[in-house]
Amino acid sequence: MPTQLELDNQLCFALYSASRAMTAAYAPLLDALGLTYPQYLVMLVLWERDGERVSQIGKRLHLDSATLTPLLKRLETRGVITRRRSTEDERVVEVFLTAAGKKLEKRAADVPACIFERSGLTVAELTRLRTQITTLTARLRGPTDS
Amino acid sequence: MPTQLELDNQLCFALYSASRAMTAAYAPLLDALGLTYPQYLVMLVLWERDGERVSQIGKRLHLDSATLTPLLKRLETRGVITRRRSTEDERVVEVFLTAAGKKLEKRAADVPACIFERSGLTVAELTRLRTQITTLTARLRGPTDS
DNA sequence: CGCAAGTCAATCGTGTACGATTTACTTTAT
DNA sequence: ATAAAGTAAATCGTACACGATTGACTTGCG
Repeated sequence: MPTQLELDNQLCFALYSASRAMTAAYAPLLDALGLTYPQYLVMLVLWERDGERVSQIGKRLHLDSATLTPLLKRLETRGVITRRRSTEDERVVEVFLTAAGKKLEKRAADVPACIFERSGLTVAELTRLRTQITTLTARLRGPTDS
Repeated sequence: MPTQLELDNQLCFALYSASRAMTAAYAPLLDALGLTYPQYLVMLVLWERDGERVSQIGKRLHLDSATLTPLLKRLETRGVITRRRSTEDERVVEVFLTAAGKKLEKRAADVPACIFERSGLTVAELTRLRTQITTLTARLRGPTDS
């Protein structure tokens, strides 16, 4: 059992570094689309299903309204989404893609492949690594988490 | 080659989620030590080698002074480090552990093992996963990076 | 020697993250 | 029917990240 406090032995540091390196790799590509990395993640959710509630987007990305509300306001200012309070339940805010937001999906289509090239992984390796990381994430969050 | 824009197929999202889940898992343990997660990483660097310059800490963690300067000031306020301008080179600021900062190392010793338990990984699996993630990180940063 | 180029930390501005609280609305249980 | 409990988003405060600039100091080159 590894109990050492050495930086390079720590899985947590490897993940932290990898996540920031990934964000940095995406940054120039997303910049061309006028998106930050977390904004891109929100767009991914909306491209899968338009009109999602703030809370649903939050569940998908594990982010709360304190993060999402200002982020969504910036996306609205950019003109790629609109926010509308539901008439059935006035507590809920639904988020919709604009025409510009829908158009952006095509331009974003080759972004992941571009990063994949740089990763030097085979498809099988990538899939395996992604699965392992996802399993780890679930374990870290604990059994109480959905 | 995976070109889909689906959230769950994206390695980037898996890494982003895992990194945040890891930070969340550490948070309660580090809170008992009065540290945030990035502050803990800085302490790891200093526990390995005391008196490191700001730029060296930055190289180790891939963080720049815009992030480190305020973080180090907070650690100084907490009383676990001191910052001293080098007399040989007045541009350089060296960071030293206080007695309290050195004492903290013992209390931090069992933190990684605590997380390791929760990960459900064997030591071999953890090592392999960490290596794969580190390799990926290096590739993402590109060949120009040290 | 003397100044241009380089280096190092600090600062500024913007954009996440997240715990905690607030406000508005809805549902539930009397 | 209504007060209590619950839920959804917004807000507030603190702490990263990072691009870009600034200011102080050092080095190197003519």
